[in-house]
Order: sequence, then C-alpha cells, then structure tokens
Amino acid sequence: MRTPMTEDRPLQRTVRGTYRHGDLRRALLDAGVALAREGGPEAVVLREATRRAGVVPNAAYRHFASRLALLEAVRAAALAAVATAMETELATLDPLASPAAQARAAVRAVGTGYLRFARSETGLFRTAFATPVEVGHLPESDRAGDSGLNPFQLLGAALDHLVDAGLMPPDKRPGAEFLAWSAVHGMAMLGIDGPLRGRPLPALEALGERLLDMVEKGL
Amino acid sequence: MRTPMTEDRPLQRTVRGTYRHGDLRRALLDAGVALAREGGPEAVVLREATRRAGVVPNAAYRHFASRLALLEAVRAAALAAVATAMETELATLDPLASPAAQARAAVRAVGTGYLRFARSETGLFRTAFATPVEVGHLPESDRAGDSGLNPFQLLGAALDHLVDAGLMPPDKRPGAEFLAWSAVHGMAMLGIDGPLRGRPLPALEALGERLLDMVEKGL
DNA sequence: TGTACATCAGTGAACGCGCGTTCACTGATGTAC
DNA sequence: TGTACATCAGTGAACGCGCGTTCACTGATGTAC
Repeated sequence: MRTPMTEDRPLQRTVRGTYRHGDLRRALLDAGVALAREGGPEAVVLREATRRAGVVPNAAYRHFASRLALLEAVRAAALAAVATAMETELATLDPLASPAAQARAAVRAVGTGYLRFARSETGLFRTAFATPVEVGHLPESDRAGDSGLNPFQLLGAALDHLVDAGLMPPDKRPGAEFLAWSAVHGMAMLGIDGPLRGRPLPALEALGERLLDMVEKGL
Repeated sequence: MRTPMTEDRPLQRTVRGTYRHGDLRRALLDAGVALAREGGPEAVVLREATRRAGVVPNAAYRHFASRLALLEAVRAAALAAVATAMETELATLDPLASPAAQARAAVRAVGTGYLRFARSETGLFRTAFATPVEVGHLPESDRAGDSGLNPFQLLGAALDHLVDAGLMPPDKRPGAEFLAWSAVHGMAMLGIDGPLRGRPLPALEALGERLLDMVEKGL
C-alpha cells in the first residue's frame, strides 16, 4: 500500500550524510505539495513531510511554526499552480483575433484552465480552494503565476477586457467575477465530489463549454 | 471549550436507568446529525455520537457497521434537509401566477433554497455535498424531502416545467441541471470556503439573485 | 398463568495507530578577533 | 591564516490525545411450552 516514494525515503536520511540538510524548508514544502497532490489538504501531514525530507519530525519546527503554517504555504503554491494553468490556457489564444474575440476567448480560457486543473490536479485544486481554514497570510506573490497575478486577478483582468471591448456593460462589471467564478467552481466541485465525478472526459469538456456559454450569455 | 451539550451528556447514561436504550439507532443518527450541523462531515465521530447517546462506544456497532455507515446515514439525512429547504422555498410561490411565471419562479426558488440552506446550515450542507467518500447506498427515500424527491430531482422537475412552459428549448434540457447546479453550488461553496465568506447577508442575497438571473438568461 | 431459555442490546476492558508538539541535546557552520 | 565561540539546524526521546475497532461478557426481553 505504500508508495515507492514513501518507501525509499528513509534511506535518504542515510544517504544525506551531512548533518545539515541544505534547504529543508524547500524540501518540506515540496513534500507538502506532493502530499497535497496525492490526497488533498488533509493529506498534508507534518510527520509525513519530514519523513519524505529524510529528517526527524520536529525538525520541521525550525522552518514552520506549525502544521497549519506548512499547509498555508502549500496552499499558496497550489494557488500559484492554478494561476499557471490559466496562463497556459491563455497562451494558446490567437493573438491575431479582434480585440472583442480575444476578450471573449480570454474569459473562456480562464474558465477552461480552472476546470482542467480541477480535473487533472484534484488534490492541489482542493488544497487551493477547499481548505476549511485560512490563517496566516503570506506574500500575495506566493499565490501568483508567471504573470504575477493570482487566479482571481486573472479572471478579473479577463472581465475587464470584456468591458473594454464593449461586450459587457460597465455597470454589470462589479461583482461579475463572483458570478463567473461560482459557475466554474461549482462545476469543478461537482466533478470532484458530486454527480459529475467519474464521467467520461469528453462529456465533461462538452459540459464545460456549455457552462461557459451560459456564463457568457448570462453576464 | 466544551459545549454544554457535550458536557452534560455523561449524566444521561446514569439518567437512562434502563439497560436497553430504546432506540439507539435513532439516537446515534440524531447525534450524528447534530455533529454534522456543528462541524461538517469530519465532525461526525463515532465515539462522540455514542457519548451523546449516553452509551459505551462499541454499542454503536449493533446499529452501524462502521463509522462510515453512520456518516452515510447522516449524509442522507442532510440531503433530505436540503430537499425540505427547497420545498419550503417552493411553497412560498404565488399559485395564481401564469404557468410560465410559475415555472421561472420555481427554478429560482430551488436555487434560493439551496443557497440559503448552504448559508444557514453550513455543516449539514457540507455533509450533504462535500463529503469525499460515498460508499454504501441507502434507500433513495432517505435523501428526499416531503415531496419524495431529492434535491437533484427537485431541480430537474423545475427545469422540466420550464420546458413545458416553452421557456426553454427542449434540446437544451438534457444536462441543464448540471449547469444550473454548478452555478448555485459554486456560489454556495465560495460563501463557505472562499472569497464570499463572511460577506454581509444582503450582499450575498443580491449576488444570489444576479447569479440566478445569469442562469435563467444563459440556459 | 408460569417457567426455561434463546436472543441480542449494551458493557467493560483493551488494542494499536499516527498524529502534533515539547524538551533538552549535539554537531556543523561562519564570524570576530 | 588560525583559533574561540556564538548561532542555530537537526537529533533523540518522549508526551498525551482521541480515534476506530475487537473481544469476551452480562443483563433484559420476549417467545415456546
């Protein structure tokens, strides 16, 4: 039942050789992200992270004040990963299209990136958005992608372009990100927890497109 | 930190007097529901349920095969509560309105019921919809409200009426419940976990209305 | 109507588990002289 | 360039916790005769 990764880590302690680890903070964070990827936020277990880093459990306390502090750092990394997924989707857009077409496509790309990430990186997605607690605040940049924007800001920017292109009345703009986000977030969650779980990918993609149609028309 | 409820329950064991409990299954289920109400699915802890029922921990195994079986029963009860909330909202509708107006209002009522339930009974809502595992299957009726329909079926029925009233093209009907549900579910979740948490109630109600506008227009 | 007995709901005691966290320590590093 | 020493990253051992679950039991109930 143990993964190979878990299994051979104890060796690493021996393998390390040096008393100092080098960059334990980084190693713990990486291990935490891997755990989140595999099992969501509740899988981010301090002792397991130290095991994977090849270090004694309490060594973690040199770098994180508590399990929650580690989780919060992992969460920021997960948010950054979502932002990157969105940016990847945005990068596929046709730069030659009209501004209006680009604006619409950007909103869709942001939504598609979100949905795809939720599907392919469910554990990280849940860590980013379905973590009950939210405590310490880290530098905002920890949650951002390459563009320096976090997922929420990327959506906001796309909606701004929609207004700029005359495709959305400015008076509808305030709060619109919550409407678009709700739709997409809900579908993502229904695919994880709910009635959409386990549906074939093409069906999910098609449903996602219809959802984005609805949002576009409804905004 | 202990609630009064937790505190004085040990007395109940003494108070009971009888060796047989009477209806322990019911008592455990009620306790489980209370726990879910207070803290969501992860708060449904077998030992605590038995404590509240005034009984020794392993007594639960006469009535539930495992902690998960209890959780599943609680989950069904939570789903039934959501259905009831929807039905309550549906009952406020004007029966004199035109069929078309009624159909539209019914869809909104279902959505509003869902959103309000998520807000007022967050723990039960999370238990109903954000429970990671889903194992044993109970009688479908355990998940239903007074009408005998579960939340999903209530939404489906409302959408059917929309088609009947000529407000929705029949070819758009298949899968439409997933679109509507996504929107509403997403907003519910953003209000629990996400950026909408803690917003003032009027703002949330207004956002909910706008979301339902979007769904109506977009479907 | 009274008694013997099977049934089974609830008891008592114990298990192993992995967790987060605290303590006093030891050993490597790098800085001040 | 060489040595003394402060710093602090990682160690070792232990804690208390509450959990789900198993076992062999005991006591009340209701059914068969």
